[in-house]
Amino acid sequence: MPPRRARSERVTLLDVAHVLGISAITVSRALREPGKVSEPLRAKILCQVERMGYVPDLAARALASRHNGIIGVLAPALTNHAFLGIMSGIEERLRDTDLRIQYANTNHDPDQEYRQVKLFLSQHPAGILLTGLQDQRVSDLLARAPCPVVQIVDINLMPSGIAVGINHREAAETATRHLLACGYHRIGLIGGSRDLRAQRRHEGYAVAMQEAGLYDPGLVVTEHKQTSVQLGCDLFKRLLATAPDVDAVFCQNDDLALGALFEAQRAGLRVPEDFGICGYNDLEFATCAEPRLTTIRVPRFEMGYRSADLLVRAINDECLPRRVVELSFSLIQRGSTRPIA
Amino acid sequence: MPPRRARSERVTLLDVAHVLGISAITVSRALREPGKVSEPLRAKILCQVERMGYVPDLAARALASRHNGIIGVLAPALTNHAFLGIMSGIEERLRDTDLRIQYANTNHDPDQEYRQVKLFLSQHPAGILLTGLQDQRVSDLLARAPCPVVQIVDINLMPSGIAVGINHREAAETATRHLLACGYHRIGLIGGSRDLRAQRRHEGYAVAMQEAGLYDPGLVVTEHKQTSVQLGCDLFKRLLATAPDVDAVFCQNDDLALGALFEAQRAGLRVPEDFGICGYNDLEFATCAEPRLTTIRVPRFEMGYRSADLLVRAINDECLPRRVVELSFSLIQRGSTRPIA
DNA sequence: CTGTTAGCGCTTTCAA
DNA sequence: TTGAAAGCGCTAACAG
Repeated sequence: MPPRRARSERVTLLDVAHVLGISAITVSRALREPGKVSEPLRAKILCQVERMGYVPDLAARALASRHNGIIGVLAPALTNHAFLGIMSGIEERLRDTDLRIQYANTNHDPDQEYRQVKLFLSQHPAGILLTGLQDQRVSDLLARAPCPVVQIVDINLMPSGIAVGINHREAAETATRHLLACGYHRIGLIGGSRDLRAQRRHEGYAVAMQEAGLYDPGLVVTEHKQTSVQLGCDLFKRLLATAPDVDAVFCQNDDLALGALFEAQRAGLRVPEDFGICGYNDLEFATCAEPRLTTIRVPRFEMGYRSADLLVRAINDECLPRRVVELSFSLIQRGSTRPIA
Repeated sequence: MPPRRARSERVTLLDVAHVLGISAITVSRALREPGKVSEPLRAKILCQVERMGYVPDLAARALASRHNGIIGVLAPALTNHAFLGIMSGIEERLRDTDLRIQYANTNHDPDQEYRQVKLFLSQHPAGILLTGLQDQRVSDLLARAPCPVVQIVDINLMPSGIAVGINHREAAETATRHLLACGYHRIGLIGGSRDLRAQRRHEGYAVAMQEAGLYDPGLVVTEHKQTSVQLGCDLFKRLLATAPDVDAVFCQNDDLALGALFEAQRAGLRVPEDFGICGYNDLEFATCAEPRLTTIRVPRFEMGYRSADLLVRAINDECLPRRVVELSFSLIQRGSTRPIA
């Protein structure tokens, strides 16, 4: 690493201690273990700390105590709308703890995932929370991690460590069966990234269609890209070109569904009369689109909250009642699919 | 901080050095300053490092060298779509450097902003990048920060340090003038949070309307909330109730505009014939909505890239040609406003 | 090019 | 309840 600018004078624990004529460790204890310092002394210390603007040095603390009190959260795409709810849940659970959160982005890239996990680990984190694990090297790294690790995963992956899971395959089956029940027959699938959760959704769709004897690979259009409304438009146009008789579509994410909706409108298709659309995730806008989107709701806030909760318990060395918690999804019927006859 | 689980045996620099019968500092140098170690020795070291699975301890490094090589990025809302482009720009610029990125969320809350900045600072970051600074205490803290700090701000705030800025007021004026030029007269404003950038946009709208002699406070509907499509629906309904003769709306963000569009469709208004909508930010979906959204494009990728670039230069102690870089916006005319006669 | 020494600021352990 | 000593793992500064 190249040289960086010098640090300005930092107020240390020792500085505070000297002024008060006591030892550094007592100041340290006053800050971290209030019970172990007499009340009057503690008040004086706190007051002086405030006056001198002392801020603990986390690097030193981490080096000496083996953890820095930070939870590292790793996500494939921080700006994915679906991550918002998870993030809120995590932050809610950690609000009144002494743990702080830091995020890192993997951009769905296994190499970046590996690098970021190493980066977190090399800072002595209190714990690590990750969504969308992809890389085997990372699993190996985490298996030997010196801190607790919690994953948010697809339940079918049989997570080995502590995890909060969703059954994406079953959810996709439910969505597809719903479209069938609405009377649609030529039901397409459009999807983005081929990550594990997306693959499960694809499987669920295929199972339901095969059961109905209606599966046709020509109805599946995917592209390995971050999902977006724009991608939804593109994939929908391709689907329409490939299979002009398609009469409904299951979209692997609500933003794809919104794109499909716009494109259907441009193509002059009436939704839901001529054409049914079912999304996934129940993102914020699903409830106010015109028509409103039928979709699968995944309890994202709860996923975040529960996973953070498991992590906090593991950090505090509590024994966990269950190491894998499965949460359930639900189908939300709205205006983008026909009422069931 | 409560006790946390013990760390498993960590491989240290000294372990590697012992095995090779050399000193720790040489291993350290081989890793950080390749030029200062002979090639054959360096190869041996790197090989051994790999074999033993040595991972540098960032806490120790930070403590000894005064920075940990991490850029802390602070945002008011990581999951805001508008932040995506900025994030991409930052990551692109930092891709081939030895600097890594970590994000934190302030949730538009000055207290959280203050806490997070302190948290970053207490880890000896190489630099700090922040968007949407709100709190005076934070400014004070950063003025004395031991590392470079770059802000992404509104240009009218006359940023004192290093900054990349946008003139939000002028952008909003441009948007409003465009609606006027399209022949709309009763132009409303809907807006979310009252943060500084939002305030500038409000001002720009007011200036343009006053110039035209058409300003009416009854046409302004805002609510201090994170913007969303849903909020766009709500605010639009309120606007329509307050001022039934409104014939266009300038929305402070594209998600609000999308909500307004949906609600206008539900109200049976034809866009753009009966009603004009102009958004802000040119978010991903603006280009594919039906009709496509007229909006203000802000060079978010470039904002991220340039700000990260300034930061890297400052970290390397280069003198900067300009400490404040102003980037320009542009009006993107699409289908949600009438063609200019 | 390589090594020695001396901390960085904090907390652990043990003692008073 | 308070303190002294030792060191966490690494790198800056200076020698050789």
